[in-house]
Amino acid sequence: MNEKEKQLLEASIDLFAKEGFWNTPTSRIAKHAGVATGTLFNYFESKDVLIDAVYKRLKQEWMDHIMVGYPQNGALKERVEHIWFRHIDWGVRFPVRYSLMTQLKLSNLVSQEVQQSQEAELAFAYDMIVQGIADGVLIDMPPAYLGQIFYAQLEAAVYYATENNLSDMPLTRHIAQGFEIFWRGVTP
Amino acid sequence: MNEKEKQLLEASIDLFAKEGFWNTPTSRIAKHAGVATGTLFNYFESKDVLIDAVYKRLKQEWMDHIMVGYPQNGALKERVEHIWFRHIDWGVRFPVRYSLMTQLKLSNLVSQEVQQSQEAELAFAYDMIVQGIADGVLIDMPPAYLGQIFYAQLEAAVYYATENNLSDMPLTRHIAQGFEIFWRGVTP
Amino acid sequence: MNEKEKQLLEASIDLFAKEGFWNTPTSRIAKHAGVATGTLFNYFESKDVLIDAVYKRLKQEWMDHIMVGYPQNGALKERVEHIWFRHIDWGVRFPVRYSLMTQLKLSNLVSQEVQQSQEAELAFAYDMIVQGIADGVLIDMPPAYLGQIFYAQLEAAVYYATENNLSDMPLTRHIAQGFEIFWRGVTP
Amino acid sequence: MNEKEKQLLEASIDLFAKEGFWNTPTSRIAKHAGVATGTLFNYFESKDVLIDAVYKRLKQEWMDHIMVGYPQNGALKERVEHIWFRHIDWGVRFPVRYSLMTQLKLSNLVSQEVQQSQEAELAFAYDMIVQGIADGVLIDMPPAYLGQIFYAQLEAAVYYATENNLSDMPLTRHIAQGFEIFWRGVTP
DNA sequence: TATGAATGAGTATTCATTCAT
DNA sequence: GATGAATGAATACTCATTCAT
Repeated sequence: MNEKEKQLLEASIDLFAKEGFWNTPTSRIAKHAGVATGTLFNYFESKDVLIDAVYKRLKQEWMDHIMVGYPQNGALKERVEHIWFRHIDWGVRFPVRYSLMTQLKLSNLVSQEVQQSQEAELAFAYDMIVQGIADGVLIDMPPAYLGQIFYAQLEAAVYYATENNLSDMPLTRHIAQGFEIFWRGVTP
Repeated sequence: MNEKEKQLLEASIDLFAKEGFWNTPTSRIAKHAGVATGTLFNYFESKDVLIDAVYKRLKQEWMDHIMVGYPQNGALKERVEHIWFRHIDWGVRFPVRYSLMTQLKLSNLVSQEVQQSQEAELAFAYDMIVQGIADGVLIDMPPAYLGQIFYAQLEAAVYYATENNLSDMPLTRHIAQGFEIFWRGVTP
Repeated sequence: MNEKEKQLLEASIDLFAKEGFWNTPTSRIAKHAGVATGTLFNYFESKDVLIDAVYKRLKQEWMDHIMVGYPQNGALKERVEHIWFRHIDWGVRFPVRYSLMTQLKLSNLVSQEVQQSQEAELAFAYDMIVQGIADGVLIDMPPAYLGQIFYAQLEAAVYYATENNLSDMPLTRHIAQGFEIFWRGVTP
Repeated sequence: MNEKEKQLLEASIDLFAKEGFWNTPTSRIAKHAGVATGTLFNYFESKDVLIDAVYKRLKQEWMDHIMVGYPQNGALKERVEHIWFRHIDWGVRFPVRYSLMTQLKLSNLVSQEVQQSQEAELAFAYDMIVQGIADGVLIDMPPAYLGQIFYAQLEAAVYYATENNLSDMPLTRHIAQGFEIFWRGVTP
């Protein structure tokens, strides 16, 4: 990726998070990135496309962070626990990016197209759940719903941790307890 | 409340949900409500104030709906189950209003002032959790976090139900199962 | 004149002076006068007409003040001196009204019609000058110009007195000196 | 100064003079200047700033015109006479600009800031008066008042000349006579 | 006559996007 | 590619005036 393109994305993340999407003119993004206003449109056809790109970048970073050390062949619980931990870790380390990603997901500013392509990358999670149910490790319920619950509890965990500025031991305990609650709920 | 005021709020809900806040000019709201552009500002000082009013109205409707038949003197589980049921019921019956309320809550378009005054009304829920923990009915954890988890799972439940157009029996089962998962997680 | 009409004029003077013509909505004038917005238009066809009326009222008050004790049969110098004194007296006593009248005169907000009708009342001054020149008491110059100079010096005198908050003795001396300068200039 | 900026100022002068400040929308100024509405705001942050700029430009032109051939080392009377002549010359040659500058000065539309910075440039005139009094050439009176009288008589002279469309000889005589009246009044 | 809610044309200002250099 | 001045449609809000009660 071109250096200027990266700068523009970084500037967008910075300003979107600070001021919101609608209070951040493209001209300010360009200036903050150290390029001319026109230059932005050499890299991103429109503001909408830029927003899509920001979303894709954040989602990618998140995915990459989650996948570090993923125990591909571990037991189901192990794998789920890994995602649980890495997700919260990312959310707590990069609260700005995390919050921006969350906003974007709910904002319908991201094009249908990009939204769906990102969801496709989560197919493996869906399969994992299906398998877990088949194996009797997870209770019998719609996999999509279970996924939803999983994600909802993760969000609650990150929100609480960020809001209360947890760190180190309290954070570790919080993560473990949150997972315990989740796991107890979805296993027979 | 004045008839025109109601029309304006209803038009706002309609259009905000359909098009988003930033794609809905006040002029279109007024026209949709069948009044002149200036009239809107006779009732709401500014667009921001209008948004606040929409939020308050939705929150009130939600609260009213939840409180119908609330078993003030029932056991903890009974009370929580009631809220669980009524919340999902509202979300499924009024998906537009539900989604709008959710968006608004996360959007920071609602003034600090209104946001807080609304949160105050939920104090009773917080007290309920604290009591539950003291009584040993709920596991020992930060009440705020438990509240967060509760709400997160409710959102997941509504989202799944709405997305999949559940009704009648499947819906009843879904609600019951969702509550079961939650309850198993947070009780010893 | 109706009581309400008077209140409206008074309110207009008050607010116009404080905020300017363009920053004073008719609705605020009405409220300040203690009547409904619509009532204003029962007395004054439009805002323009109201402004005309304000101007006429101020001009009338000014005229009345000047004419108190006017030495109809005195010598020219005596009569001019009288006007000199009474004008400054009015300007210093009612600075708000004075400043408003001055603004209005230069603003072209007053209709041509009213402007002219007011000037007509000053015909006597013009005649006085003509007579003075004919009698050789005043130097030979266009009477209109001489009138202009007279008024210009009066304005300078009021402006200086108001700006420097003169009172009593200093004011008396200032008035006398100003007149002296004027008189020395226009007499042979 | 940029070409477009000049056009915008010229258009503003034109329209402000013809229609007044409040009857001249920025959009009409832009169109009259042959640029897009947005362009105006590339050069002037707001309408207020534009008005300030118009005032500064007029004041500068006036100053420049007055200072042409100023007899820096001439006698007091000579210097005052020069200003007298050049001021009236400017007023008669550019009646639109003259009237606009006058309106602006009294309108409190010009920012405090600009108003004061312009007055500072007139300090030399004040010093001149003080010196004249000290030397016994001018009568002993408050210098500020004398300055006021000077300016007031100049305004009267320009007003009369413009109103009566004086030119050439009559104008020359008018200027000379006006100065004579002034000078006779303020010298011992 | 008095009222004040309703009206809607009018206005300053913003900002995504273009394009000549 | 890079630039940034120019563009003009879009938008929140105001306020003189009307008119049904």
